[in-house]
Formats: sequence, structure tokens, C-alpha cells
Amino acid sequence: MTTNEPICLFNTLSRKKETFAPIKEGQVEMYTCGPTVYDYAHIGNFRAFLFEDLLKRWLQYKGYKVTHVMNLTDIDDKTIKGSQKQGIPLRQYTDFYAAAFFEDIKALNIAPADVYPRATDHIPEMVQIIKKLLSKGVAYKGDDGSIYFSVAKFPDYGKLSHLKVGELKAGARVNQDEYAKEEAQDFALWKAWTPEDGDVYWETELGKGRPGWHIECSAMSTKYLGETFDIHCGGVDNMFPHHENEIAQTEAATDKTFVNYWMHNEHLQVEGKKMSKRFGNFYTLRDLLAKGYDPITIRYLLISTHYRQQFNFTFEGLESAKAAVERLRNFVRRLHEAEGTIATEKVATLTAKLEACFSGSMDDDLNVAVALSSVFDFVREMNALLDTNLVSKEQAADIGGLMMRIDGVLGVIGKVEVEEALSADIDAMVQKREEARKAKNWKEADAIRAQLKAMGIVLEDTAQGIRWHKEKK
RNA sequence: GCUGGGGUGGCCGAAUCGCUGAGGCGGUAGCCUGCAGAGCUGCUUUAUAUGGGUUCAAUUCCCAUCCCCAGCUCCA
Repeated sequence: MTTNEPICLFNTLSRKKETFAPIKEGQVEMYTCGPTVYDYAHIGNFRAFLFEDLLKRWLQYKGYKVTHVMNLTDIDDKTIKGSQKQGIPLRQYTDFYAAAFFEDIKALNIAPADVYPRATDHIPEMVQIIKKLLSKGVAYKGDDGSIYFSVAKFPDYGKLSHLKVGELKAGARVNQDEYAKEEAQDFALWKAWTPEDGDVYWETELGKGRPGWHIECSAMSTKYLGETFDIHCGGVDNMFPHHENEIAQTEAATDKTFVNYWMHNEHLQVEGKKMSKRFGNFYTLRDLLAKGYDPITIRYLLISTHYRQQFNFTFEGLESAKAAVERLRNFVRRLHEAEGTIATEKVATLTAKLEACFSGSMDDDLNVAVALSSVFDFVREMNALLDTNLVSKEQAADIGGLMMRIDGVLGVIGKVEVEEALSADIDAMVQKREEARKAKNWKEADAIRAQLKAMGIVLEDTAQGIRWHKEKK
């Protein structure tokens, strides 16, 4: 299954598509910025996680063994405020949203990461890096007791975001109270305790306080993946300052290249506007599920647009995605039910074309749109052959296997219901309808069919006899 | 203000300096069917924001204009 064709990925560092070459042959180590567990994640968050899932699945399809680390940010202003508001310990508060997050990604068929390190479980590792930065003179203790990274001491600062330090809009959103920093662009590695933090603090060699935001990713990624690893992903908003700062503090500490390939996904809009609570177009996954949408439909919609393209989420798009997924499932269902005896050579041609086109498109920086078009082309042409009984049962089984392999990347078809287990009473209804049909008692036949439909059983009369399948909600 | 991305048919969304620009969804007509569903076929589809320029040839390159979006210190 492994092909030798290289994968091209767009690297934010170079702003170019580059041929991907992992550090260790046949293995990929990737780190993706996970959620801050202070609330339910929204569909914009999931676009990022779905992009990363697609990337990982594609690497695996290509035969790489992927080690995937996704952090959970459980210590920052928002989690502290949230837990204080509810009057419960920080850990209890973040545990709740972490659990919700795991439920959500399961619903979206996102393959789990190998490790989900939490910031609060890695304070000693962070302290170690900060100590090293202090000893190297690239970090300093401010008047407020906090420890800051001195951006001026890291000449490469800005290489990821392509922002020049001197051109940053000084003071735009910088806390005016932060006089403790030597330079406005310096960022906190360790935040000294303040009364607002309440009982959230760690007594460390750095003093009483809590870690800055960026340091957790440096500490946890290098702990689980090493000082240099292959891929680091996140949303575009993380590019600056978060990832830029990660690079600065990590590379300053290790004197090694931190990450070879940086990949960032674009944001989504909802109905043409930035998603925000103010516009009333802010949706968590749960909001959409409550409206009755299948999470897999949402998955399909969110992966079907290229990850570096801004994506406009609409409910019309969701309906469209639902129909597209249904088309794929219908096709796979047909394959299961195929009873043909004639093997056609054309099948092999179409199959080869599909594999080559799908693979080639995905290799090109995950060009899903073209990859999907090759799948739909294949489905249409195969359906035509199935219509005329030019596919043998064995061929259909092979194609079914291929579709499952492809779905190992897309993750939208899943297990398609085949008619195996009909409960006795439902079976009796189907039989009854058949008798009514044979007697040309259409009225009764249609009534039973409607009744079954209401129970989620869809009947189909075909030339080969009656078929049924469960309707996917 | 600075930096970056983008404007393709009813909607979503590919691709490319030239073989009359994929695919999905929707609508519609036909085939099939008792009907429906699924599927197939045709049509919708002489769709590349606007105006210039370069070129044998541009949707693709350049310039200008209009519009949308993003980043500019803790929001995926």
C-alpha cells in the first residue's frame, strides 16, 4: 500500500510547498496545538483538529508510523477565571471540558493522538527550560517577579510569521500595565503570582506563580518528540505570537532547529461573517448536533475545503455535505449487495485510475477537493457498470476494500449497514408488504413502507429483489 | 497604517498561459420503477469581480480599481 511518491506539504517557514522528508525514515512525529479546556470547542476549533486528523491519516495511508502529540491547555486566564466563577478547583473544571472535548472528537471520527499532555502536569519540565534560558541570558526576571523572554536576544525572531519585530504595532493590544518588561514585544515565560490567581500557583525555583502560555508547548513537545521533530500544526492565529514564541524559546534553549515543517490552517467564517457570539453565528459542535446534524456530515463539510483556504460554513453547505456522504454510502451498500457474475476488465482500469488520482491529489499538500472528485468519478462510472451487471461479486468485494482504505483517510463512510439482522417483527412487516405488492395492493404496500421509514428502515425494490437499510440519522 | 489570503455557474468548490473550466449539492427532463428510493443520461453550465496591459494564446502573468477576509502579543 505504501507508495514511493513523495508528499508535498506547504511549510509556513518557507511559504512554499516542500517535499516532505521525515527525520527518521518511515516515521513522523507531529505536535498539534490542542484546545484550551475552558469551554466547549467550536466548529472553528474542529476545523483545525480535522485538518490535522486528515494529515495524520494521509501520512499513515502512505505507510508512515505517526506519533501524534496534542496538548491540552488547562492553565491560563480563561481556565482560572472559569474555575473561580464556578467555585471549583481548576483541575475539576478543566477535567469537565477535557472530557467534553474527547466526546466531540470521537463523534467527529478524529483518530486519537498518542499522548494528550496537560500543561499542569508538566510544570517541572517548563521550569527546566526557563532555567536554561535564564542561565543563557536570553530570559530575565522583571520587577514584578515574572520571567520574560528577551526577543532582542533571538535574531531569528519573526522567521515564521514573517513579521519584523520593529514593525509590530506597538502597544496595540499590549497590556499597558506591563511595565515590568524591558521591551514591549518580550513575552512571559513565567508569571509571578497575583491575587487574581487565587489558589492557582506553583512554588518553584522560579518563585511562586504559573507558566506563561507558550512554554507548555515547548516543554511538552520536546519531552515527547525530542528537541527536533517533523511537523507542528495549528490554526493561523497561533502562528503569531504563539508559534513564533515557541520557536524562540525552544531554539534558544536547545540551539537546534525546533520543527522542520510548520503547517497552519485558515479560519472559517459562518454565513460569510467572522464567527462570533455577537453575530449570533457562533456554533459549538454540540449546537449543531442539537439541531439534528450527523457529526460525520460536519466532518465531511469541514475537510472538503482545502485547509489553507478560508472556509465559509453555511447550513446550505451542511445539507450538501449530507447528500454527498449519502451518495458514498449508497455506493458502498451497492457493492455489498452486488451479486454479479461477469468480471469486467474496465473495473481494473477504473480502480487504478482512482488510486493514482486520489493519491496524487492528497500528496499535493492534501488537495482533498480533487481527491474527492476522483472518488466521485469512480463512483459514477462504477455505478454505471453495476447497473448493467458488469461487476462480479468478487470484484465488488475488492472495490469495497479499496473504498474502506480510502475511507481510512476520509473517515466519512464508516461501516455501512447491510441487511443482516432484521428483528422478527420487522421482517414480518417486510414480508407482509411483499405479499401486498404481489397482490398489487399498492395502498397497503406503501403504507407499510411509510411505517418502516418512520422506524428508520428504508426499503428499496430492485430488479434483484427487495433491499433495505437503516437510515443514518 | 503595515503585512498576507481571496473574489470561478443557483450554492459549495478544483484546475490550468493553449487539448472549448473537475467534482459535489440543488433544480429540471428522460431511462428504470406499480409508485418511491437508489442509479444512469441530458439540460441548468458560451461561470473565471471590473478596466487596462504583456502574449500567437490569460481565468491563469503584470498594473489599476472595487469588494471580502485575516494577522499585527495569549482567539483554531
